[in-house]
Amino acid sequence: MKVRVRFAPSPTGGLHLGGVRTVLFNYLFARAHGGDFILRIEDTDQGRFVPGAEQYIMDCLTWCGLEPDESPVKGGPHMPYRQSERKAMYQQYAQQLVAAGYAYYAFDTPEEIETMRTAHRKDEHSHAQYDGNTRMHMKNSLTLPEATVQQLLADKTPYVVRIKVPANTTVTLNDMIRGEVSFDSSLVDDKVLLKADGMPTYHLAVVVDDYLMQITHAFRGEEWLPSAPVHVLLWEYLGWKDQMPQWAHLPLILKPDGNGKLSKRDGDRLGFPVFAMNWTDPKTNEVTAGFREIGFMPEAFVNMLAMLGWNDGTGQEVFSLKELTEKFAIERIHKGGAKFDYEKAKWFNHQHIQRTDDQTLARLARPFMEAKGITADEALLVKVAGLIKDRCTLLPDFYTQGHFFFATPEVTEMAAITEKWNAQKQAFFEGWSAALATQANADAAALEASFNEHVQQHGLKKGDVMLPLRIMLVGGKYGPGVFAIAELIGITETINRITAVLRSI
RNA sequence: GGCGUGUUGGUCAAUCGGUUAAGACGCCUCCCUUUCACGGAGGAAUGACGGGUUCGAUUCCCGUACAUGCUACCA
Repeated sequence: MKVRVRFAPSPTGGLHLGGVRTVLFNYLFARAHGGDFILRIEDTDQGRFVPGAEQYIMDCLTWCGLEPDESPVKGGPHMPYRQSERKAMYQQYAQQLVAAGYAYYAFDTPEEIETMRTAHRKDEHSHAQYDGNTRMHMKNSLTLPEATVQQLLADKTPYVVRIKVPANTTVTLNDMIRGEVSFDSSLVDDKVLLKADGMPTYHLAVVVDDYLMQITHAFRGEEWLPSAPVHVLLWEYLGWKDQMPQWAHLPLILKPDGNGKLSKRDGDRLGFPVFAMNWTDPKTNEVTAGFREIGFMPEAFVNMLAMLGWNDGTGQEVFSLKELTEKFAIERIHKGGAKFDYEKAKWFNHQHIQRTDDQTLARLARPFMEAKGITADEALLVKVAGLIKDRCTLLPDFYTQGHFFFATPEVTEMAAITEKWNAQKQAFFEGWSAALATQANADAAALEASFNEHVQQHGLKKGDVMLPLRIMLVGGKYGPGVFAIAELIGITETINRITAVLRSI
């Protein structure tokens, strides 16, 4: 049977790190087994629907290089891929469950349910939930006479359909990551399957769609494990038990300090992105930072996520997406959650930058240069990228480490020159820059030779004037070799920068 | 509270009963570098606790502790 997996996000906002990792594991598993990766939009909660979120999610997948084989826009053999457009199917199966006695209508108002809960919470050992212990005291088709139920239905009284979870049985599932996990059904509540607005809840929708779309392996976050018995029961009640996908509940990505799931708030608080790409809340216009915009390469981002909960056992940490698809093995996924480490994340990006050719780097860096007002010549940008890549961790570093190749820098460390300035140095720079004007050979070695010669003529030591020269050309105490810089900006610009600084001393 | 899941250095982690318990990030020291980095060489730092099983437990089992997830007509 062909492997089919799916990522099923709800379009409610930014795409979280953990979500991307779930996508990644789905994708890798599909590729490793020659299977299909499906994107399904779980937009069953009309109250939480956010316009633009669906497109945003797809853009994130595109950026990461994790394109689905079937999706709402791409289509596929199981259209539609948006649950809101599949409403009728869920209703049909909900009716089937009711008819078979596996589910029932419930007419309780939210207030009535709340009353039941508060009443039961007082009792130490109560479950305080709508379940086998309480359902017979509520307003539903199990407790009401058939005629009353029919009347209520005919009167269009709002109702939900709930699963009737059996008492005293053990529901077991075999998780690919955790092995056998079992639950006492008496402790599982009668989850709502169909809401009053006619939409299914996740519980019904995930089972129906996984069945209809012939999903063979279902990856999701560990937070879903407690509701897994409901899903297993549904597969059984719908008569599809032998086609139930294999479950894999992924460990959580935790916040760096303390414990708990990593949230958008943690990113804001600690100063790093949590979403794959910038997300703008359409209501408030508030922008939440994304890894793309802060300057991560997609491959580094994906690599970093893969290593959060998985490794190949060899100690190798840097992988291309292609290598990951070749080496990924679900057996090596961890059970425990991993704390997110932003420093390590940046290290991954640095590693990928070093492994990327200069042309590609120039292409990646360009938007960040342009955002700072620098329109760089392509050939020069490629050379600069190669020259400074080892001191770049994030893509914007190509600007901070290389802007002076493209525009005369502001001298921010003038003090480093003036502190030890004297007439001798003044004479040296005046003399050397004048000599440069007639120098034909502009390569770094020739420039340095000329420099050395003049240093001697003026009775100086090279070390006396190297730093001043750097400040003149770069503006600060950083950057690659000074003569390499002089070569790339050219003799004329070198002279100009020296002259400008001499004038301001 | 109940139920589920988890627990090797500060963090990511290897180990599939026998090791001086890898490696990486970060941190510290030194080297290289007439700047800043890269790079190189070192260093500090780990099996939550208590019982078993075993000739031998980080590894298997059971408790305890701690952490975390869930307990919505949200996913």
